[in-house]
Amino acid sequence: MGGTMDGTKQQRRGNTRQRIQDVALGLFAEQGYEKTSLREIAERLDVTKAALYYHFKTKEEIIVSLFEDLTKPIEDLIEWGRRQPGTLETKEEIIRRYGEALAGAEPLFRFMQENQATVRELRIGDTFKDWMRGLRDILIDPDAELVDQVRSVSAMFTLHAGMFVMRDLEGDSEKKREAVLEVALDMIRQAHEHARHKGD
Amino acid sequence: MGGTMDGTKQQRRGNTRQRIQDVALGLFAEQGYEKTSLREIAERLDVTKAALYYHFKTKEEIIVSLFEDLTKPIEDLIEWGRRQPGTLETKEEIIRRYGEALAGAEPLFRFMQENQATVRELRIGDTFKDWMRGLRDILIDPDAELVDQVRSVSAMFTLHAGMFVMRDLEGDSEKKREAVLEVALDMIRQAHEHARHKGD
Amino acid sequence: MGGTMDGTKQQRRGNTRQRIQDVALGLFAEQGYEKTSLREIAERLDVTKAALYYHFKTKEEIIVSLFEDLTKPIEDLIEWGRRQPGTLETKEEIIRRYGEALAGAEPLFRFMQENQATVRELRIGDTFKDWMRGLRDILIDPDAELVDQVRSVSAMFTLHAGMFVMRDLEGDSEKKREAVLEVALDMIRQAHEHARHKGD
Amino acid sequence: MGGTMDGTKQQRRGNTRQRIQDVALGLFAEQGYEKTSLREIAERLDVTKAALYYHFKTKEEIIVSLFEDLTKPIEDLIEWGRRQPGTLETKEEIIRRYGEALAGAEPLFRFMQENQATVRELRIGDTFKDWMRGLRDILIDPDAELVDQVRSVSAMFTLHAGMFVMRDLEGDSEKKREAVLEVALDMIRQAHEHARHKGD
DNA sequence: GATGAATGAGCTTTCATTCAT
DNA sequence: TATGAATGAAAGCTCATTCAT
Repeated sequence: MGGTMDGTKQQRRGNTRQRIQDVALGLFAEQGYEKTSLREIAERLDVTKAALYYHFKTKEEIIVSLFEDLTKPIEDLIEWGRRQPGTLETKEEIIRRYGEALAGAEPLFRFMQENQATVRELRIGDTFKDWMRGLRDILIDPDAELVDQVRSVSAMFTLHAGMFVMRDLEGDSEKKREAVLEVALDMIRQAHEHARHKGD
Repeated sequence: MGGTMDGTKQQRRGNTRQRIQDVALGLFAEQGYEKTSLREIAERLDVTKAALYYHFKTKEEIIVSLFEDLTKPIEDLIEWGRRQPGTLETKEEIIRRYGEALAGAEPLFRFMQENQATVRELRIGDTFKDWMRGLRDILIDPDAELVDQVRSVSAMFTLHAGMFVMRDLEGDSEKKREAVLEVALDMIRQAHEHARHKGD
Repeated sequence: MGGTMDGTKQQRRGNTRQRIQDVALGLFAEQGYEKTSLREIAERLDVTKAALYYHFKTKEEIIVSLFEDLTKPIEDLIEWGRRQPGTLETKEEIIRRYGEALAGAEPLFRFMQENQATVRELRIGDTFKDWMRGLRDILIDPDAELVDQVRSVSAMFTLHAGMFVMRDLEGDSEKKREAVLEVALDMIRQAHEHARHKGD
Repeated sequence: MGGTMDGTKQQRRGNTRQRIQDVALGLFAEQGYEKTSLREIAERLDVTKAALYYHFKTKEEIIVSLFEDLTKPIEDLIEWGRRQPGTLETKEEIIRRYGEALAGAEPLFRFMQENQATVRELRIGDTFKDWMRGLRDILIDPDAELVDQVRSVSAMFTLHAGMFVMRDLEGDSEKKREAVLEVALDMIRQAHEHARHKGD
């Protein structure tokens, strides 16, 4: 037994916390937050429920921790965006990087998308709203036509939609990603274009 | 008006089923399906839980019944759409009427949007997916460029997004509705336009 | 109207009551008393639960009424037996007629056999015990050897067992009945025989 | 005994599962399965209902576990019987040991006898039937007269009856047991004897 | 004779959480 | 680091019963 060749036991040490997060996120995304019980998570990890409580104070903390670990890119993005000038280039970059951020933590965002009612009641609910507002404020010219404001918001949502709905659109997954990005960029450009003319 | 203020008791008789649906939908939309207990619904109606079970066999049946009662317009729309030629006019009409249908049963659709994980597990989950596919098939030219397919789907989603997110965009609510519709129509037109040129 | 025989009205009256009894007994025997709900009975009759309450004051009353309607033969038998001399002929006749009585109301006795725990708590529980004791006292000579007392009781039980277990013994049903009776009679004869010798 | 008055609390640890089984069996046998609620069991043990669920997944599992723990002797007996020659000695031994097995787990068998309707619906229902058939097949000569087949089955039932009904036959309990066994053995001998003569 | 609507009590089961070890 | 044992609260649901109509 000693300790040679890593044996499952050895390797696990120290990353149980991570494993909990992984399994939990998988289940949350698949079945929803409320329908996923701690018993289920524990069983899948082959530990006891009590073990989860060693690593996380509450069930909510598990999802919050995932949130905190996985959403840094988005926070950074907003931070960055705020300091840039309101040019088209900035907006395009925001869209591009937001798309990447979404793709980089797909399960979490799928979870958030499909459990909005739950997320809203959670501690993270407000954070989420703050993002959306932050991004919106960067993308939107406050004195733009209403239609163009909608267009900007819709560009963001196109990226969201892209993650889920496009799944049952046939075609190469990478190409679809590009197409989605293309459409979103296009919308942001249209919105920007109009605003310029108006400003002339 | 006959009986003036009518006294709550009198009016209740005979429409309890409806009242249950109303209250339930309100709570489901507000807090989510799982977080809303039958006790809560019953309390708000000042009846016992058992009374709910006189009118509905299960909790799920309550939401299913709402679904069945409120989604006829959408089903009709798809039915109608299928029989029309794939012209731009058809597509525009679909978008317009879909927007109306969403607006006409806002709480239900908000519920569905925000409880997707739940809805998916419910009996109605598949119906919902079938819609989306039905609409998509009507709006999309199967041999259109991927980008334009995305554009069509995104037009639909713009309408969805319109219901919820725009809420914290400032401005007159009627005008916002129009703006959302405008954007959605615009997208569908662009998608259609490209397809035409390609066909030339 | 008056009272001529049968006018539809007349016939119906007391007919629903009967139908309830029939259906109830069928279900009680099949699934047990507790597992059979009034809803189920009502549904099978295509009436409402409330209708059952027009005919019977409680659920228990349904089973009690069946009991009262179907067990007269047994009560008569005991009554009769008590007044006879303790001869072998009397005992044989008791066994014979008891067998017939069981066969004549099979579902009820099957119900009682398979729901003893329930029956015991019901109002009829004691009546049932009283029978058994009544029959026993007729069949048993109080100063007989213990072994022969057992034999007598066992003769009775052979008849009971005959109703249920023999079901999966192959063979013509009528012949099986005869065989069971034969065995029971044989036992009672043996018991009686010994007692006689002892008495010599 | 070591710790004097032992304090209820101390002793409990580690054997809760057993205590649940004991109390449950007692109540099931006394009042029937359906009429015994988990609340009642829990209260009598001075634990919460949830504690029961820590030890057993469902109410049914409690009775099933009892069944599994207490019926090994019977299964062994059948196993053994199947491998013996169909001599009278074998049959006598079966009767003798079956009687012992019944006596060794009286409450369980009383429960099964008095809750047949319930047991039939439970997971264990079939097992029970299989026994009866197994024993029957060992005791019965397939080409024996019907009357003797009945006699064999009835011998088994005499043992069953012995457990319950004899209770209100007066006399020393040990002597009654012997008498019951005697009668059962006698029946099996008669059945065997006839078969032999027929075979001559 | 029967229904429609409702109730009160209770049931089995599940859940997040705690804590001594 | 974890487990074993347990809890308190609540959930969805069913049942026998009632009563005005």
